[in-house]
Amino acid sequence: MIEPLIKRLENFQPCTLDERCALKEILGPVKRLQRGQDVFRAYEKSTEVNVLLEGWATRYKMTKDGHVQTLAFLLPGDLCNIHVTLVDRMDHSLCAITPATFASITRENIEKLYASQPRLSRAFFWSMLVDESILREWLVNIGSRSASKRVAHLFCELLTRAWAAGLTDDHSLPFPITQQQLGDAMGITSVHTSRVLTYLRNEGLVCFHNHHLDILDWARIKSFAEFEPAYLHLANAAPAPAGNGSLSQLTR
Amino acid sequence: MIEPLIKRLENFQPCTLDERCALKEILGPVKRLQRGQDVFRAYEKSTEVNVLLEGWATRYKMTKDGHVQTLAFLLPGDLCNIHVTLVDRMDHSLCAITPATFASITRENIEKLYASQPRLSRAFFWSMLVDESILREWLVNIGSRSASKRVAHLFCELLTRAWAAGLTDDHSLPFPITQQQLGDAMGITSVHTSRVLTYLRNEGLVCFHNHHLDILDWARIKSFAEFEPAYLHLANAAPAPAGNGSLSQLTR
DNA sequence: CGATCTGTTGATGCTCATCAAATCCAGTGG
DNA sequence: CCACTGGATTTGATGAGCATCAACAGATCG
Repeated sequence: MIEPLIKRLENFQPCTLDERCALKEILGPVKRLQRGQDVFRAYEKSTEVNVLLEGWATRYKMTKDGHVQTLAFLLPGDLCNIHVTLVDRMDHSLCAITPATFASITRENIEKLYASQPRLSRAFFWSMLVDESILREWLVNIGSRSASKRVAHLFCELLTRAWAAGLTDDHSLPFPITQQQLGDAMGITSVHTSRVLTYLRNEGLVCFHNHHLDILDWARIKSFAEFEPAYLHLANAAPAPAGNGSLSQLTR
Repeated sequence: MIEPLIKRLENFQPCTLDERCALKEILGPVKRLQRGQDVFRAYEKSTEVNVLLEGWATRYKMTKDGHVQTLAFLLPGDLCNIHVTLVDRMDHSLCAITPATFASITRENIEKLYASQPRLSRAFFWSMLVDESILREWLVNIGSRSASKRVAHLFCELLTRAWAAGLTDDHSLPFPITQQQLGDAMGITSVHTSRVLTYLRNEGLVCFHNHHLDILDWARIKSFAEFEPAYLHLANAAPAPAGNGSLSQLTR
């Protein structure tokens, strides 16, 4: 049941059997959330660490005028808020965008883990660094690329991460994100998102069918979006998707 | 000489005498850089941790077409790259934008510190979390605010941080950032940056004189920019600037 | 089977980019 | 001290990209 987390951490280093047990022990009860429910909200006291096990989630902030800015999309295995041990209040919110399950780890158990499992601590720390690195790339994306390139770049990132998370092994991935949510993440309106997607479809780069996104031309969308996956720090990742992709195309 | 770093860490928790000594011991030789020189570059092997002691620096990424996206402005006391211990290559660059001095800490010494000084480790960890939090707010800024509000928001952030870093105790701060660099950070051109600054001046919100930025109306620029300093996590910070500001205005 | 959420398309206007030229300013050297 | 130089800033004119408003078409679901 904690496989997604282990799979995630193993992008940094392999987990020993002992470490798997340690993780299993500290993992608290599993929460099930509906689509649209918040896991935690900005300004709330932070309590425990959450781990996304199934489904998708978004990290977001809301401005006073009600505008939502999405800060990250979370896939199974992602840690939602390792911050908890050091910061007393959340500065952002987290929302399930599909039916999702989360495991929680209490502060005490996290502290125990830090004390007794140095290798796992490093893996958690690494996960935080990757989150930060992704944030930096999103800033580049929104700050300096056109809307269509932004969206294409996000698609490249999501495919690469979905693949690392074991959600897919080809160029298709489940895609539960609405155009409104996509716009909130890319800093554009849902209307313009629709036009951008039409453009990407007409260009033969992607297509959509029953809530899946298909990347039709991996090489071309990568170069169109200037996607360089180094920032995902997935060095220890496994073989490439089948089809027209290759390992070097995906991870270099 | 390491006072800026201590001042920075004390925004999280006070440093004991023992901890000050520990810091002093591990701090390596001081580097002096000219304006425009890089401290480290993207794709380079990461070697040691750098701490900015004097001057200003920018964290940035460059896209293939040569466009620069600034990811952060660093003030004295800021840690440049705590990442180093876990990531083998940098995914971004760091550049001095004034003559600046940096101290370096070797990987081994950082590891030693983590092992022997749990409280300092937490402070370093906290510093990383704040960097990440600032990145999130920048994403909101660029993704969902107009150019003039973006710039105003940045000014609010810089004043608050400059004050926490002990660079000023009123509503003025040294301002070595060119309009080009400001534009690179805000995702706008230098031409438009110039127009935005003219607007903010005409509105009576700010003024510039001999490389200093004066915030003329703190309450109004704060509300104009929707600035909410909670994300800087400066809870343990000291009294407010003099003039028309008050603690609650600055830190709430 | 209406109700509601999501996606598509068109018309119009604002924000900001782009190109270009002029001005200002700090430094440098005669 | 003044002329020169290269960077930084300002201003104007024009156009591209995206927002906004509005209407409609499909989905999805109780």
